[in-house]
Amino acid sequence: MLTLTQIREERDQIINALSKRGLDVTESIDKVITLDQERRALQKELDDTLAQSNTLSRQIGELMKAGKREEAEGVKAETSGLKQKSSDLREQMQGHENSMNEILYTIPNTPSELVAAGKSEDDNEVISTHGEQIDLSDTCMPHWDLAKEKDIIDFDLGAKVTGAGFPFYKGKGAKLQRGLIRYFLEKADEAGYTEYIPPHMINSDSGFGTGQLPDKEGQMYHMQSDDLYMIPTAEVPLTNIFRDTLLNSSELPVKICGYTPCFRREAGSYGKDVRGLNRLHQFDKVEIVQISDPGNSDDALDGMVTHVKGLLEGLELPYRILRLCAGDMGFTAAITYDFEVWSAAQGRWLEVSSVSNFETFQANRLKCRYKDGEGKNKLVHTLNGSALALPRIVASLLENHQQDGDVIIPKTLVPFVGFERI
RNA sequence: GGAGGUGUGACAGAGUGGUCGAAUGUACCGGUCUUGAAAACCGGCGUACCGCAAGGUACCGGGGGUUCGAAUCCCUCCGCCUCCGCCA
Repeated sequence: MLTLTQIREERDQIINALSKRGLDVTESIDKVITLDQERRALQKELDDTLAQSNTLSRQIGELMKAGKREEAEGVKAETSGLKQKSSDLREQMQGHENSMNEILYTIPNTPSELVAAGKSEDDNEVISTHGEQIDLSDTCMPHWDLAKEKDIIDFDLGAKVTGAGFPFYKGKGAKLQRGLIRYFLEKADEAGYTEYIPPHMINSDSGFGTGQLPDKEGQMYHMQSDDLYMIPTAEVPLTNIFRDTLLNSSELPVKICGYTPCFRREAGSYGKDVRGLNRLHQFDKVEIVQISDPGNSDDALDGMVTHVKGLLEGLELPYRILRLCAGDMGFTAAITYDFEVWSAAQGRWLEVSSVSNFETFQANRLKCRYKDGEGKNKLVHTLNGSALALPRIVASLLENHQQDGDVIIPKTLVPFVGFERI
């Protein structure tokens, strides 16, 4: 969330920046500013009250030591009013803080300068397009048909055992998954990302830290009896490693990665969007995460974009890069680049990666800071990106690399999967 | 899951209900000394909030309570350790 310092010092810029998301936060921001002012006044009063009672307590201690019991009792009487007063003030202050936070949780991150104003995906900017996007819808099979024919993914079996959106991968299908994961992890390793295998469930503090809670509670699977959530992305456990930490500037940038299955309820989705591998409740993904010095986070973001490009080029898939408009970005992002691959049979683009800089928005919630050159503690910038999400990659591989009824595995991938065609 | 123990600053480790934000040691930073380094010595060395500042307030795993006053007593939750049970 935005810091109070930002809100106090950059009121107009914030209101202006958020208007790009199509939001008018003037009222919220001003309410926060008022509450903050009142809170500070309350705190001053509370601190003074506590200071008084501390002084009196010290006096009582001295009097007791000196054996002047009766005088001590007299002073004790003076403190009774202070006690009530300070607990009242504390309560009021707490009330102000709660109201302030409630508002702050509803204010998304401010889009960075590069980000265009806009309301929906129609306003996203296409930055670049790579490879040939050929519409093969007449000549090649959609991935769900091909997967069935080749017997490598079983959607019906998944529906029987678990439910829709939980497919089984079998034989070469399973090997393809495993190979892709390895390919992505090895590439991340080469790029200097340290691999983690994180827990697949997280507690609510972690959900809050990266911004899934309270905003997107309904999107996560919740284990009620233990109050744990299935991770919707490895971003959550990986970034929360740095919750409540103070890093040395020499430790930055932190570059880590991890493969995990991801679980999403996707409530409300239907139709062609959920056909085949297009949208699943459980899918595999390799995620890359960076914790960066604020001065270097633009470069870090570029580095991540370049990394993802390399992955897609290795797979010989047609893709394009979008810079999301303000209104289409996630709640916590300041800037986001989406990668989409071409689905030749469906004749449409499928999102396979989202690379974002959150600047200090997550760091503020996470309380992740670093010591700068002058020894001051400042919030870090956090970034993450998919590198990559598997299902739509598989869909695109199956559709784009069809040849004489078979699927040709791209050269780069062959050593990882162990075969050349399906 | 049951029984017992334990949780203090970057780390190690004291701490009697009253001047403890916390001894001491190590690490770290600055200085003196040295041709340089080491050693030795001197000084500094937590975080957050309020305040122009002086200074004030809060924080000793989390939350709550007792008390004029809690790191210290009580309750509760969490983590860790030991033993038992169960188990891939």
